[in-house]
Formats: sequence, C-alpha cells, structure tokens
Amino acid sequence: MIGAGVRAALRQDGYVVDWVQDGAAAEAALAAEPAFALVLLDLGLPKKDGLSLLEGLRRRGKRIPVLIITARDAVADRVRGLDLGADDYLVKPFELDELSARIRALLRRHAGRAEPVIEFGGFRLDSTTRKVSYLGREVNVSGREFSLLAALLERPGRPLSRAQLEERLYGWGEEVASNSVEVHVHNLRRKLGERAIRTVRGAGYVIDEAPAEACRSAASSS
Amino acid sequence: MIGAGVRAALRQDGYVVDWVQDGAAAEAALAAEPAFALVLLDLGLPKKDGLSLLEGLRRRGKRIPVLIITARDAVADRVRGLDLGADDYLVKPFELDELSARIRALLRRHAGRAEPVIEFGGFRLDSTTRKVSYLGREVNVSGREFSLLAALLERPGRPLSRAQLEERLYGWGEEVASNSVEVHVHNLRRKLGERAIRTVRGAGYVIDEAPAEACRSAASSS
DNA sequence: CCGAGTCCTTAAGCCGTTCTTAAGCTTCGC
DNA sequence: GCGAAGCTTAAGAACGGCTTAAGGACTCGG
Repeated sequence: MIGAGVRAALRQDGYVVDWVQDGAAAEAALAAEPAFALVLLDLGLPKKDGLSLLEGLRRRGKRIPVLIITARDAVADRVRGLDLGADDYLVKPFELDELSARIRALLRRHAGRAEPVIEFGGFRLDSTTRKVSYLGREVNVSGREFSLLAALLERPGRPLSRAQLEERLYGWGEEVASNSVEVHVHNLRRKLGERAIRTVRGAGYVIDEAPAEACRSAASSS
Repeated sequence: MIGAGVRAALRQDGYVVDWVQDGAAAEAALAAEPAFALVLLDLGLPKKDGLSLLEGLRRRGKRIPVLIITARDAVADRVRGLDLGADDYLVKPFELDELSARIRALLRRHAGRAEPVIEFGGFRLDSTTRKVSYLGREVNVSGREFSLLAALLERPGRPLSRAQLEERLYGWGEEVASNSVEVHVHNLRRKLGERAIRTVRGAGYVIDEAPAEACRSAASSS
C-alpha cells in the first residue's frame, strides 16, 4: 500500500510514525497518546468516516494539525474537510517531497514559527547561529536567554505568563521551582535596556511592536 | 484572465478584493494599506518573483496569511513557498469552491490568533494584554478593575448588581465582606471620568452605549 | 587534573502596587 | 428629617515583581 511508502519516507525525514489502518484505531491512538504532533488522515478510511473523526477531534477542542489526503476527484470532501478544521490537504497521487514540505510547514505553523530568522520589535534572532541583535546592536545572550526571547517573539505583542515561559524553557519533564524566569528577564534587561521587555502585571512579559525608535506614528510615547 | 474570474467569485462571497498585476504593485499596495486580511499570490507574476515578495513580507515580520497559486508542475516552487512561510497553496487549475474553502480556513485560523477585543460605549478592552482605552485615551487599570470592566461590558447596557459583580470578581469560593466593588468603581471613575460608569440606584452599575453625548435631555417616557 | 570563567538555579529581602476593610460622609426618596 | 444606598477616604495587609548574591554545574585551556 501507499501507507507503507509514506511511513518509510517520513521516517527517513526523522519523524516517529504511528500507522493505524482504520478510524476506530486512530481514535484510540489519539486518545491514548496525547503527544502526537500531527495527523495524516486518508479520507478513504474504512470502519469510520475520516471526516467524522476529524469533526470529533475538533469538537473535543484538539488543535492538533490535521493533513487530509484525498482522491483527485473528491473535491467536495476536501472542501468539507477544510471547513471542519483540517489544516491542509493533499491529493492522491502526490510526490513524497511535497508531502514532506507540507508537513514541515504545518509543524512550523503550529509551533508558532520555526523560521530560522525572527524579526520583530527591534529584535533579530537567528536560531541557527543563536545570535541576537537588538536595535541594530549585536548582543551576547546565553542559551536560556535566547530561548526566552524566542518564546516571547513567537507570539509577538502578546504576553506570556511566567508559567508558560517555564514550560517552554524547561519542558514538561523537569519543572523548576524558583523565580529563574524573572532572573533571566532581569539579566536580559540589563543587556538590552529597560524597555526591551515589558512587564504586564499579573499576566507576564511581552515584547512590543514599537521599540524606542518608533518615531513614525508614535503619538503618545509614555 | 483567470484573475478576473477569481475576483468576481470572491466578491460573490462577500470579500473586498484588490487586484494588482505585478509584484512591485503588490508590494506597494501591501505597504500602503496594512489592513489586508489575506494575500493570494500567483507565482507566475511578472516584474518581481512572487517568492521573493513572500520572503520580503515574512522578513519584515508580516504574518498576514498568504495563499500561493501555482501551476501543476511547479512542485519545487510550491515546496519552496511553503518553506518561505506561505500558509497554503492551490494548484492551477482549481475549482472556485475550493479556493473559497481554503480562504475560509485560512481566515478562520488566523482569526483564532487574533486578540479578543471588547468594544462598547467608548471602551476598548484587550483581554490578552489587559489594556484598556476609553474615548481614545489609553488608561492604566489594575487587575480587579479590568475584571470589573470586563464584567460590565459583557452585558452591555444592562446593569449588574453589586452581588453579581462580587460573584464575578471573586468566584463562588471566596466571598468578600466589604464594599470593595464600590471602591473599585470609585477608583475607575477617578481614572475614566465620572460618566464612564453609571449608577442605577437599587440595581447596580451599568456602562451606557453613548458616552460622548450628554443624553440628559432625552426626557419623557422611560 | 586544576583553575578560571560562564551559565544557571535558588533563595532571601526589598519595594511599589493593589486589594480589602472600615469608618465617616453625601445623596436620594419618602 | 430619616433611613438606606451609595460615595469617599485612608490605612494596613497581601501580592507581585525586582534585585542581589551565593553556590553548583559545566566548559575550556593549561
């Protein structure tokens, strides 16, 4: 079957692949293991309609990326799938290159952004070299500090709570029981200037769109 | 051209469509009008490579959804486009139904990231950043004050009693035994002006629809 | 293997803000 | 004028965030 080929190709790409062959098994697997990063859903599934599987997922609030695979002539299914909350689709037959690219794009989108360079609010982060510059100046930051900035810049303009940042910095496995996030923020501010990271009392920290240099439309600079 | 057909179909769907016919014009339009909800990008553009247009957009931090349209055989372009940060693509020739479904999906997905904002009676509450502005002025409010405003704005035009507000502010568990709601209202009025929150004697507090105009003279039947 | 340096976590104290409480005052309706 | 409802004020407590510093883990060069 084509399933085996897909699985082999994805493993080639470094993914860990679970392959189930009907809708009921898929639901069971998704219920048992909440950590799947993405669902590849062939609408030709037996036993259970793939679309209702998708609908059930979304109804239960799961936001896991879902990529639908359909036959070329099943336009109606595709349309329906997208409206039900699928993130993408692919038409059979497809090239494995393309599948892989779409999966990359979906994962990246879901992660928020994994593009090598993030630019926002005066920052420029390069995640391949882990270099940071702010307002044109190159700044030396440590590993944790870089991750902290990256987390903040993934949701630009939106505050992240200490809890969210900790989760992001330390993962689920190893929790931290101290104010280390505050300390990192403090150290960053010492390197970048006071205004680089704004505190939203009770909500967390945020990086604003307009840094100090916002001279264009800055009506009220507090 | 097919452009005209697409435009007509989208207008049919209720969208407002701007159509430019080369990359340079597209960049100019995007720079001039920041409020576009989505970009439909035909990779066959003359004058400027569509992919570099996309790359420029992303590099400048624009997160506007981009849907690429390519020819059937341009797999490499598609892959590249997705890696550059496109949100979706469609292969020519496509059915207009499908285009419309994908646009719906993209807009919905993007709207999911949009900030939930309440606007009413001169207020503008952003619950992600906990920012409040009233009559155009940005106002600094504390956490409880924000919750109080949010509660009042949830049922716009309808008064909420002190008891209801307390319940809303403190939850069911921990009741409060004082006039703290009154105190918060007072502090808010000091920040926002006397008229921002109206007292309905015996019933509670309410935020009115029309803040600017003095409606006192609207006499007679109540 | 040692020492210097960096990075990270933890802990403790400080400080300003915010919240609650309570008491006295004003306004309203009768 | 009286009581009830609402307003104002101020003080203390509680909270959240900031700062600092100590110590451990790790890296790197000798």
